[in-house]
Amino acid sequence: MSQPIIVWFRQDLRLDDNMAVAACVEANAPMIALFIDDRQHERQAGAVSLWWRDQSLQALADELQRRGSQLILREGDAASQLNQLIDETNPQAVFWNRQYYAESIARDTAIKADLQARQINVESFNSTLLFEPWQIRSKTANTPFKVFTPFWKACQTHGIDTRIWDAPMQFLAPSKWPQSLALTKTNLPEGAHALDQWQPGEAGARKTLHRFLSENIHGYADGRDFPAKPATSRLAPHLRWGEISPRRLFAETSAAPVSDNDQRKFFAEIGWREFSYQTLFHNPNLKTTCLQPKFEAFPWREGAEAEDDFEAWKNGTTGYPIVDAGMRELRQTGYMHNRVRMIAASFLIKHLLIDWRRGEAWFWERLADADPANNTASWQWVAGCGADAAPYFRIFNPIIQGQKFDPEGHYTKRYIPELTGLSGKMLFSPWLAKSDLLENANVQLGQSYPKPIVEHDFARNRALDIFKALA
DNA sequence: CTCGGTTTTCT
DNA sequence: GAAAACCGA
Repeated sequence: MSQPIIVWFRQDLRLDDNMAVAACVEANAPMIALFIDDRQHERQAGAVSLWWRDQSLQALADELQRRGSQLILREGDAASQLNQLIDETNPQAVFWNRQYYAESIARDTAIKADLQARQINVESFNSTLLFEPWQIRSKTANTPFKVFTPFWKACQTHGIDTRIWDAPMQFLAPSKWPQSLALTKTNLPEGAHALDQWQPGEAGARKTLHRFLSENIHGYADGRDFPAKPATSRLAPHLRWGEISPRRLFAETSAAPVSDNDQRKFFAEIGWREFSYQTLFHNPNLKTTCLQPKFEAFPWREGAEAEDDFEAWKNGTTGYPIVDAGMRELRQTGYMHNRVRMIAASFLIKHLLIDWRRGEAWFWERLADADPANNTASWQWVAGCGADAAPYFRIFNPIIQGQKFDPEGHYTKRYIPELTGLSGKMLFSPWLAKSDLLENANVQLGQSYPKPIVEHDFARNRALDIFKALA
């Protein structure tokens, strides 16, 4: 029997359309599937994302077992763990799929050099993105794009590969299996009690895609903005851990009976993911440093009052129902509807003038789909300091946004049941409602539901002044 | 004058 | 994206 190949899984927790796995199968070698919980060289995933990862690893382990194989789990510094496994199994090669943030790149580069020096064949692949982050460049300046639309156009001109590689139903096993740690289960953080709606893992990801393509994608272009509608793909957490490939999303969506408009909009969202990854790749400090340097001088609010506001934001007690509904959805479900993410993020940054990095950190902790590229790039986008960012005068009005995108109030009331009795536009500005209306609705402002922590008009003008002074 | 919708302006 | 400015009925 030939020597085994170690396939090192990281954020590609799937078998189908996994290029590292494909290379191992093509080499006709026994596969040793390895996952290392390396907490030193990657941004440690947040609490909810870790819960997801553990479920996903379990699903991967089960699937491997069904196919005559196993998942080997190790913990600690990746280089030393890999070396140890190499000593134990004498592999002919080590394969993995590339990651794109600085810590991982540095780690992987060092490992690659070390193994090559020891005559061990090492290969890395792209199984995460449609294009490598260095691949798409502007024709004229030969630089990475800083604006989404021309970037995405260039991607499409380049041509998107939609060939899918399907994994075999049986894998070759090594003559002797190395030891593996037991899979652990991360406990959910407090309040996150409604995550049973999800099915982490490759099978769950495929189910989610198929449900989306057979039902919810119809009307996606407009429907995706309405949080009460089941009109979004809900694929983000599956993509985060690589349970499904973007190539597959493209291939299957192209083959589905979907209107051009809906398809274009959905593909553009995948495009934003590509854009975020290339932005992160070219700006390794994206999490800590504003892409536009002048924002580093921003006078973010600090001190006791700002801390109270930050707590109210996290708890969903700002007194703005659409913001609070989103923040409560996040805490309870590990998810927040995209439109509401923008409203809630804008509120923290522009109404409360609290540093976007603190919002980014909270989303990172609580989102099941918290992604090192998407989360960071999107927060910079809302703050106005990112790539192709929202202009500073684009300040969401949380009252109008609620009225416009949750007109029936179904979404808002799902997470703020204490406002169930309010109907119509008043739901989004209960402090403006007549007292008998509030009484009938059984709402005691300041008790059953908070008064707004900041007045919209005041906050808007304050933000405009500061952002203008910065520019 | 006033109500509604549309256009412009805001880096 | 929102508010102010504008405009026709």
